[in-house]
Amino acid sequence: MMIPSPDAHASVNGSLPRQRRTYSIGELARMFEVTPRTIRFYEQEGLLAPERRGQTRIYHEKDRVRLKLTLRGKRLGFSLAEIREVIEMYDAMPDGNARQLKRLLEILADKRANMERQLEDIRLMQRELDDVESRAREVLDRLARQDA
Amino acid sequence: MMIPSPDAHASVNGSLPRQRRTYSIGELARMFEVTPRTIRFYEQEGLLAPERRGQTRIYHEKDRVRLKLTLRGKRLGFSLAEIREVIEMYDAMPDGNARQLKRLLEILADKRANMERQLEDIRLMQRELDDVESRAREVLDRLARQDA
DNA sequence: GACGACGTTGACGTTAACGTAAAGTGGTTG
DNA sequence: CAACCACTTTACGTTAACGTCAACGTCGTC
Repeated sequence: MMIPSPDAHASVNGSLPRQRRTYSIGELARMFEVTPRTIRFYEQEGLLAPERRGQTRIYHEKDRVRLKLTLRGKRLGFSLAEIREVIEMYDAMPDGNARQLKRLLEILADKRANMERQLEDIRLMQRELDDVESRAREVLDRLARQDA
Repeated sequence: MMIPSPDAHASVNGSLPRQRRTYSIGELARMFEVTPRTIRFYEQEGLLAPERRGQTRIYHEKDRVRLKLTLRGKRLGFSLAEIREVIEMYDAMPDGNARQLKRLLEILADKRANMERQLEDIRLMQRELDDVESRAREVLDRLARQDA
């Protein structure tokens, strides 16, 4: 029998359990509850660019953060293409020309507007849920009293 | 020439412009900026069930509200199947049995949790946007001063 | 009575975001 | 060394949510 150990391919720095620097694809997949396939797909789509040690991919903090942001973006309904656009512009920022930067600001304003609408949608949806729930509880109460 | 008038198939109750009761598919489509195809698809998926006058569909307030809720749900990342599930349960509520109602409450709690996570995601995303934006503005400023 | 705008069904096409299967590599473990 | 993972690439399959096109009916209008 074996003590459940980290992946064979994971960085092995047993003396420094905090401050881990690298991750295997499987580790990352479990951390974010996605499949390795998904992570490779994101790379193929230009959202990640992990280091390579031979054949295998090595993910650093930067990659982990990117994946986190990507998944957050997805939960908010952004397409991978949109997310990539922002990432690319962000990376190109230091030496970006004015036109590129202004375009980036435009995109950001757009996303921001999207966020605002989503906030409103959520508020409205929460009211709907409240409403439906209270009605459901009413009916349940009636049923309970009928039984009694 | 013609004064832009409502659809030929729209309900014609010229003397009561407020309190309109019915809509054509085209009207609804324009109101919500979707195509008629989309609306027919939603019907096919069990999200709408408009009245029929002969061949053509007649939409009432109830249908309009459903469409509105459906689109809102979509913006929040729900699948049409999920939305339909809630709608069906809601319709079946008055004479629903206890098991069904409890299931409905479960689903609602689930949606609620989803909303909460989305709220958090939005907050985080907004901070990211703030961050990226301020960096972009910095770079732009530097460029401007260089030119001067 | 032809025309154009709007409506209908039916069928096939498309895109995004992965899933899945096959076939191979490389390290460790009993 | 054989078995067993975890990882790799390649390629084809799948699902949701419509788009698109054809072929047709039905108004109101010129």
